[in-house]
Amino acid sequence: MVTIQDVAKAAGVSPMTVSHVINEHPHVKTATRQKVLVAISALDYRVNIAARNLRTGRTGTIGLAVPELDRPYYGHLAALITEAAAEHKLHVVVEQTGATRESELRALALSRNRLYDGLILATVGLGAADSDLLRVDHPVVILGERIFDGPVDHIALPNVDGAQTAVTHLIESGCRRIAILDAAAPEAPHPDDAAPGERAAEVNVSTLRHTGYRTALAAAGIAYDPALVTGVERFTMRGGAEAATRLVESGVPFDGVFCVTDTVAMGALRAFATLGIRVPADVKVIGFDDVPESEYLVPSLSSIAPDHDETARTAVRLLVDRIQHGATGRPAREVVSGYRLVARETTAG
Amino acid sequence: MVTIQDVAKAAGVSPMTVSHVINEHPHVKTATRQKVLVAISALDYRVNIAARNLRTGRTGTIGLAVPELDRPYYGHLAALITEAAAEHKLHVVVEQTGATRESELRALALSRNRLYDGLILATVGLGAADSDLLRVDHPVVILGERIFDGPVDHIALPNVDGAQTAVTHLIESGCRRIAILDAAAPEAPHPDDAAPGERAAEVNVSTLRHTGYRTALAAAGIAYDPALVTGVERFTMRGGAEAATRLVESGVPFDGVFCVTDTVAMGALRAFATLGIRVPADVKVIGFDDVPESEYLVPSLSSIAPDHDETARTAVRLLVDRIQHGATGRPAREVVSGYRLVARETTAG
DNA sequence: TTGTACGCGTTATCAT
DNA sequence: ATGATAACGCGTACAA
Repeated sequence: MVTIQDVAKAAGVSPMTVSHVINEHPHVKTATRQKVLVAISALDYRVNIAARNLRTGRTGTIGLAVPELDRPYYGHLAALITEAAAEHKLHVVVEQTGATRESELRALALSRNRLYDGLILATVGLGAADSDLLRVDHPVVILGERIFDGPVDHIALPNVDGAQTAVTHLIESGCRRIAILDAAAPEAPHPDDAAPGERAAEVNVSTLRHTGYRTALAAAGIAYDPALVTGVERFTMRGGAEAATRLVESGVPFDGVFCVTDTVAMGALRAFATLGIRVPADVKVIGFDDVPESEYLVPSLSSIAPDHDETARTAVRLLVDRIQHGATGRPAREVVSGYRLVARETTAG
Repeated sequence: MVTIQDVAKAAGVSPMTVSHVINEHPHVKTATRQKVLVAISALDYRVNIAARNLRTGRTGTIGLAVPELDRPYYGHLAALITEAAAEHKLHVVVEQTGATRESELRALALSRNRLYDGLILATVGLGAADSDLLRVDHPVVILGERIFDGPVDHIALPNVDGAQTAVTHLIESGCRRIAILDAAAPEAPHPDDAAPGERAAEVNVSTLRHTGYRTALAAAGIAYDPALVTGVERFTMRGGAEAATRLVESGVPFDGVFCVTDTVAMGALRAFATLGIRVPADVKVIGFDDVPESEYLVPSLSSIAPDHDETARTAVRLLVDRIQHGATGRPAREVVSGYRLVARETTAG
């Protein structure tokens, strides 16, 4: 391996001068710089990043940990964050955690994080109960559901409001018996029914969106019917298709479905097509996330579109701030990203 | 920052002993190990990965560079490679290159690569003309189109054969006027029309699949009609929708479409739906890649399914081999992954 | 079984 | 404008 010393020797200068050239420090005579550059390319020298990182304590790289890379939502997010980070001259590398609480905590605690100036953790498994575990001493921004009063910076999706808007849209489109496809067990309690202590442990994407669902029904004077709640094993297309099939086979009449994510909705749409249920004629469907695919489905999928672009930019901005001003100085901030309803064919009149 | 020395002091041992404990070396008395472990957790010590990497010259991590993370194909690939690498106890981090030849070369040459024991580069922009640039001294495996006699290990997709199989399937399904949606300019020449020298520079996913298309037509005695060739600006859903729309508006009659990727096909399906063209009744459609979404579309998309799982495993295996036995020792190997035709609703009788 | 000494390749500090 | 020296934190060889 060719080192900076080899280059220095070849160019007849000191390693320090080579370093100056590499890092584009101003005070190097042009002639010297040339000599060094020639030596560098002659020897095909590459800086050793590990050594540089060790010395500087910085890497210029931030990590993005997502539960699963093969879900459109996270792929889209990764692309946007990569762009946003580039504006701060930061590299992004993405890791897959695996969608369990344990694996997310592992990602958080991993010593690998030393290789990143900061970490953006997209989480599905973590809840308010994990607050203590989130107390880490390096810059971290959590992206996901709402963890109130968490110890780290946090960007929440507009889960409750968004879900409420989605379901209200179904109601305004004429639906009265609205099913919901969301996380299977444990049965999500309505906040009003649970003690504060219990509730805390239950806060996740699914329960929050479930809350929005109930709120919308209540506001419209529609009774909540547990028979319309169908559990989805995993938030995948397959999970959505299976849940939708179970819903239909249960025989419970329904004229609208709110799906906890667009990916689940894609599965549900497929199942309805297979079962001969027409969308939107027989049943209207709406999802959440507005992944790029939704616009191109047939029928195109109505959805709640969080402002992904703003979310990505904010996440990077918060992280950069922590990187520059210390991970533990200021109190944690929480931001809820904006959203809008995107009405498409699956909820058309 | 708490170092290994701090731990040693706290535990009343030498840094060496702490190191042994961390790396689970056998010859440490249980009592000593306990003391050390207590000190580690008391001080919340984490090893400094940068220092370890510098010292060992290994990172236990491989990089995966993909053109765009928000395309289902690459998300899926990333997930599979992450799994395959885990079996070799290797971590995977994913980077987005940006889908241009320059950015892919940059990813290849990047000094960041020193942080990886090896790199898997999924490429779309590189061609045989870049052979020289691919001569790098660290372990690399290229994933993508076929670059004959390249200097690095290389896993090719079954582009020509797969495309031929797809188009033959359309023909057997009754299609006679089969359009193709593939890369826009430059006009892809049929191999027979081009001098060998020219051809070399033109080898990419699109031209290879185009070749398979022409081969299938020729085998069936169907004349090649340039009017049926429609250029796609980018291999995205939008690109597919726009190209399909142009095709329809051109007025050229057609009864089948071969799309260069499933993502392009998704866009085309959407455009046909908007234009009132029924699939498969009026037009049959087939894609390439068999992304997870294809199975769930309405109508579900027929496709050529490369053996993604095997591809991922092979890529990792080749890379691990290079890591263990040197990047430049043996000659480069080329593997073409297997595939199968998946006939679904878009080509149903 | 544990400790000492040193090197990995780079950059910061300070001096020249 | 350039260079000498000393870290950065860890792991390995070897000694004790």
